[in-house]
Amino acid sequence: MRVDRNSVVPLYYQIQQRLLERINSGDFKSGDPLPSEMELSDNLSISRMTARQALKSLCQLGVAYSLRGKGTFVSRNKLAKDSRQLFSFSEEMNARGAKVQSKVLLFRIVSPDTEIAEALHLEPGSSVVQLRRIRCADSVPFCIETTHLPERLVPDILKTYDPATSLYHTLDESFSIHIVSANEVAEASVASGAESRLLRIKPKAPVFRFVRTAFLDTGEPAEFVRSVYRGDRCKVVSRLVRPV
Amino acid sequence: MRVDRNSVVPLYYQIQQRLLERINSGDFKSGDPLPSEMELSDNLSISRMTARQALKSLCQLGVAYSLRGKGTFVSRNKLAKDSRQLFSFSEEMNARGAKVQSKVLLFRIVSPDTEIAEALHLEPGSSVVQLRRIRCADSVPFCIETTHLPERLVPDILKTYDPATSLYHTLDESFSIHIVSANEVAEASVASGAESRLLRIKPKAPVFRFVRTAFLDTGEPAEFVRSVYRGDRCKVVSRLVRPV
DNA sequence: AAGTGGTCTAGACCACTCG
DNA sequence: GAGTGGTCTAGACCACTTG
Repeated sequence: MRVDRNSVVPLYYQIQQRLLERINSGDFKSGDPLPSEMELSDNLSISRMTARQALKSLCQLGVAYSLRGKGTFVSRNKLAKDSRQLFSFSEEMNARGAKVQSKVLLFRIVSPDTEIAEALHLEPGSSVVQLRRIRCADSVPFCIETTHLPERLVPDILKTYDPATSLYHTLDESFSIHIVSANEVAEASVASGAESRLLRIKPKAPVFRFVRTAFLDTGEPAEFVRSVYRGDRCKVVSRLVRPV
Repeated sequence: MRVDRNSVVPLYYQIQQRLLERINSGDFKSGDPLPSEMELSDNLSISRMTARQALKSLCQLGVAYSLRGKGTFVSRNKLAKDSRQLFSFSEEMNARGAKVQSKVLLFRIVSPDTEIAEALHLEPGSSVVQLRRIRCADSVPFCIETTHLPERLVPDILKTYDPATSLYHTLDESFSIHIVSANEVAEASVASGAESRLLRIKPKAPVFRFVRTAFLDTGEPAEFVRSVYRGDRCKVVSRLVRPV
């Protein structure tokens, strides 16, 4: 391992990156000790504080942990990275290498119910575009997703959008609608008869019900989604931080 | 502001705590600049690196943020924006004004199963303290919670801790164990016969199953919890952020 | 006793912001 | 130009773990 002292990249960051590469390449495995502070500072001819900063930064990323008197070790949890981020179903499944198929059940303009109208801050009388799909990954049904968009944000979407493709991609590209955040509420429930048929599970099998409101960078609500996920195919992973 | 140089409490931690108190008391408000590194080091007669460590620790907690050339400021959102917050059951219910009661089912030292041993990075042969409780809010049972702590972190806890009280509070006060983050996986499921009796719900009623591993600021895992929450009394609220 | 990380010092140079 | 945080050095003492 070497560092470039003429680089504008900070030394501690170079070391962090080298160690990350070696962890990802399997050079260091889960539970393995990383080089100690002294080892790094001797081998790389840097001060101990700089070596220490590199190792601490790995701890803050959740990639490693330190034990006084023992050393610094590679974490066994690789999960740490996917602290909950906002992905669409297509994006999430593509990232896992699964092939996404969608069966469109509804794609139409409707009057919103009061929960939707409130969540999307709609004027009385406004309409929404409603899109209900069964989402499958590798031919296995995962969820029934019903999304609602204020009609004024997506004029003519019924004519221009192919509802079997990624909605978020189309919103980005065709409508310049860039969703940046969302609030989501999950409930534990059981499948109704109709849901169980669509998801090919038993009636009263466990499911998650999600209600999500998604926002633009202006804070304006732009999407309201209700979805039902099979409980046997889906887990909700969260990264929690302790408030002070 | 003063520091106690004879205390066993680290200087940077004393300063962090004093600043936290002043933030919570409204002495520093959202967006206000905190004392600069030089200001702290001059006023308290400490080195700049120690002052810096105190301020950085506040940034890591999400309470403050630093801007090069400008200063260190109190965060506008005290809530960590992109994550849910980590609360113990007692804290969460007290915050809602509910009265917490706990019925202790188990409080003992056991050998961990392999999932626990791996999650807590335990040496072979190490023991854990196991605490299983039914947690009630206003006399209504909410969940069955089984927590595991490495025995070496909490010596004599069986003698010193009243298991009907807040565990996190005791970890903080009696053992200087400061939990700062956690990974959590939630599943949708249905109650077993035994669970339904303890939670006073019907068998096969919907429940959440949580598995949580909690960490110290060193990245060291310190707690492993399995819990079952009534589906009719509990929702999981998340704030999601779209990656860039 | 040797090695580890945790804390602390007293300096240094840099890039950045602002008046 | 004065003040800020970002990085870095070369020491130091400590508590802890392991052989």
